[in-house]
Amino acid sequence: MHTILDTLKARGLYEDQTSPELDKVLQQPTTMYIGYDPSSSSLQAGNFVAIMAMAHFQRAGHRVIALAGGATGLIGDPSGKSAERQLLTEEEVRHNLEGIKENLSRFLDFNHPIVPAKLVNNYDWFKDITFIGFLREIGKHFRMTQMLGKESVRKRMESSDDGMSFTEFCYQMMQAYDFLWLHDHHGCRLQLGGSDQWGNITAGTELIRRLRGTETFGLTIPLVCDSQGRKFGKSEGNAIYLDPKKTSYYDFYQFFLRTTDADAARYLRIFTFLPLEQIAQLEETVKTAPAKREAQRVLAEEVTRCVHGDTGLKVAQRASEVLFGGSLDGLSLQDLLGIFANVSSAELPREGVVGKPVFEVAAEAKLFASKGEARRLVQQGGLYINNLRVADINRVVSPNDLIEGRLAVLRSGKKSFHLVKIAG
RNA sequence: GGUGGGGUACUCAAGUGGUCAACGAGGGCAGACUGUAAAUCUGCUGGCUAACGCCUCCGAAGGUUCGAGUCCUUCCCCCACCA
Repeated sequence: MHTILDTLKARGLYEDQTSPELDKVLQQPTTMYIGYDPSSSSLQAGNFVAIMAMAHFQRAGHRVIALAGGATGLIGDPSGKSAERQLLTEEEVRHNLEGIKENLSRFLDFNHPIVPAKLVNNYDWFKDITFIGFLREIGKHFRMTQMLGKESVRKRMESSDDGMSFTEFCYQMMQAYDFLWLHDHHGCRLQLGGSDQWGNITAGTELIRRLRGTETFGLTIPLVCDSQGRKFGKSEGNAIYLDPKKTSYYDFYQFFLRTTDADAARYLRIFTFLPLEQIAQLEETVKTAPAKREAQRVLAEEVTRCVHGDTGLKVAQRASEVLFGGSLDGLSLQDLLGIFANVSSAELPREGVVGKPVFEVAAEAKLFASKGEARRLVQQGGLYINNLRVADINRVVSPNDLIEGRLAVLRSGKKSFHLVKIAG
């Protein structure tokens, strides 16, 4: 019988499972959960894989629970980290949870008539636990050899010039307890996670087996990398966020549009709900007409629409057309402001712009960390004002450069845009 | 608590008295070529400067010296072994 696992496998959303029994279990509606780390106020493209997997589960009629790690976020998961993590304050975590809630609501149906998604915060059940209580009831069931054997622990111990604090070492117990709690209170039988979560997940299934005698399952999804083997979800050194305040519609759309040929079809399977047949066709076009970049276009369109809705997509597409169309002539201030609605911008007083060298204005507008950096870029021919290259280091901003006297569009390199607005 | 090893720029990593703003690699940024792709090639990658140059910098604070990343003292942190 066809189960959700087949879907995940076919789409590249499957890495491993704890037991073959899971296939049978998933023939019935099952409750599963996945945890999110509140170390940032917005989920990133990297979390996207897990979100998609979860959405597929809900679509297949399973009950899904998103667990926000309000408590575990205060401790820090060592998995996949080479160095001790910076601890977040309680306020930071609380603030970040709000953002994550917002992100998730775009993918999961919290109002589904039969299987509404749930969002829980593990702080709710950890906050009243005492140290002694936890050690007696939970800690007792953990064996040192197993805990030390976890890859996340071993790696850090072996790298021998770093080590690991007791706090992080305890993380696996907390995640195991989460699973136990959800098992007891929500009948949760499956935990999904990235492949780096394997150790934490099995800690949970072990704990539940010992304490409750029931079998629960773990399922991992692959860590998605680009064809270069780099971790997916970074653009120009910055993470791609789902929150439009952190990553603009335009940048978000562009990130996917710039996908390399080798990754396009794979990403379509992972990040969209398009039927596999259609993706196969698109994959064909990558080979037959690569210059059209149709697969990339569809990918960017689908993902942007899913995350930012039709309006976000429109803004991103319009901006892309204009910005890669060459001249900005004939565009009104209104047009530009609309297009660049959430492209980074800076407001400067008129006297700080007109008559000043362009590179200085760019630095002043915080486009660069320092004047030297801005200067360097000009010397290398990488700075543009209103899509015209700044050829001379002494090139100043003239009144004519200001669109309707109010706005200049600066660009570094091919694709990074910034606005300078005249204040007042 | 004891003994030994270690803390250098975004990361890894050279350097053990001047020639060190600090070798090298990776990453990042920019340019050329292209299809807003990949690969390749080139340049840049502490701050200020058109430039000469000036200033700040090698865990922290002191000290020795004409001169310290490099030597000494104290302190902080990490690792390993022992207790």
